[in-house]
Amino acid sequence: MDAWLAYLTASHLLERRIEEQLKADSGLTHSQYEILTRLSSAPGQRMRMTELARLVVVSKSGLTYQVGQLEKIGLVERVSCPSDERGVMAVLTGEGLRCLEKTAPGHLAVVRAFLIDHFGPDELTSMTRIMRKVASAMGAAVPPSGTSVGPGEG
Amino acid sequence: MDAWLAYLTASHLLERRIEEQLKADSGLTHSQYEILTRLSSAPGQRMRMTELARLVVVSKSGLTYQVGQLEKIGLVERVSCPSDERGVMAVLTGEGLRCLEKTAPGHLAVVRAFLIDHFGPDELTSMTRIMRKVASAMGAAVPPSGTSVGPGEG
DNA sequence: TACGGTTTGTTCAAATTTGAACCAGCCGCT
DNA sequence: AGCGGCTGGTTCAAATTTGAACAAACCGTA
Repeated sequence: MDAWLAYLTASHLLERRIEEQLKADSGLTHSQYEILTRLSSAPGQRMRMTELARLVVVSKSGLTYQVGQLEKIGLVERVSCPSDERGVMAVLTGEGLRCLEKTAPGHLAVVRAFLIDHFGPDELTSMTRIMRKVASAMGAAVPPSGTSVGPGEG
Repeated sequence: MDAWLAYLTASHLLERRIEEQLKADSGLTHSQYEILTRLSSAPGQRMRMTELARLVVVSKSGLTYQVGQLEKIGLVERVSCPSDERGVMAVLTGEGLRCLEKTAPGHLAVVRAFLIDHFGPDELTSMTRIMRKVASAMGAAVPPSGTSVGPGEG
C-alpha cells in the first residue's frame, strides 16, 4: 500500500501548508475558506445550511460554528429561508466576496505549486475523473449503523 | 480548478469513511491507527517521538496527546531513550500489534474499495509517483514565518 | 570544565470538530 | 383540521489539535 501511504502523507502535508498560508494571508481557516468559496459560486451567493454542510463535508454543528465565526467578522450573513420557516440561508456579504477575491490568488498559488504542477496534463485529467468517481461513490451511500466495508449501494 | 475541488471533496469524504469504520471496528482514531502502523514497521517496533510526529504529520503536542491515549489503553508504551536522556521512544506493545493485525484488514478494505479500486494499474503507479513527489516537495522546506508560496529549498 | 545555542518532549490555554439531544416547522395520511 | 414521522439548525459536553512557553539535556567551542 505504497500508494496509500504516499497519498496520505502528501495530503496531510498539503493541508498543513494550505492552513498555514491561509491563516497568514487572511486569518481564515481552510474550512472557512471553503465555505466562502461554495457560497460565492452559489446562485445569489447564498445556500441552505444543510446543503452547504453536505458540499463542504462537515457536520451540521461544525457548520453552525463556522458560519457563526464568519458572521462575527462580517463575511457571511444569516437570513431565514422564505420557503421554509425553520430554514436558514448563509449569504456571502460584499465584504466576504472582497475577502475571497483578495485571498484566492495566494491560495490557488499554493495549491498549484504543491499539488497541481506535479501532474502532467493527461495525469491531471485522469486524477480529476478518478476523484470524481471516488467522491460520487461515497456521496450517496451512507449506511446508518455502519461497520460495513463494502459500498452500501454502489 | 475542477481537479482541486474533486480532490478535496473526495479526500474529505474518504477521511470521514475511514474514521467511521475505524471507530466502529476498533475504537481507534485515524491518527492513532497511523501511529500504530508507523511503529509496527519501525525497527524494534519503536520510534522517537519527534521522528514519529514528522512521519505521521502531526504536531509534537498532538503526538504527545495521542501516545498518551494509546498508552492508557495499553497499545503503546513509553520508554526513555538510551542514547539521549531527554528522548522518549514510543514502543508498540504486543497488544498493540494484535490490535493492529485485527484492525488492518477492515481498514485496508475501505481504502481499497473507496479509493484504490477506482484507479487503473497505470493510473495507480502514476498517482503514487506523483504523490511521492508532492510529499517530498513539502517534507523538507518549512519556512518559519511563511506566507511564502514557492518551495524553500526544493 | 563551563557556556550559548539547539533540540526534545510536555504542559497549557484556546480553537475547532463531532455526535447526541433537542425544539420547531414541514409533509403525508386520515 | 389533526396526528405521526422526518428534516433543519442549534446547543451542549467531550475529544482532538495546535502553537507558545517551558525545563531538561545535548553539542560545539573556548
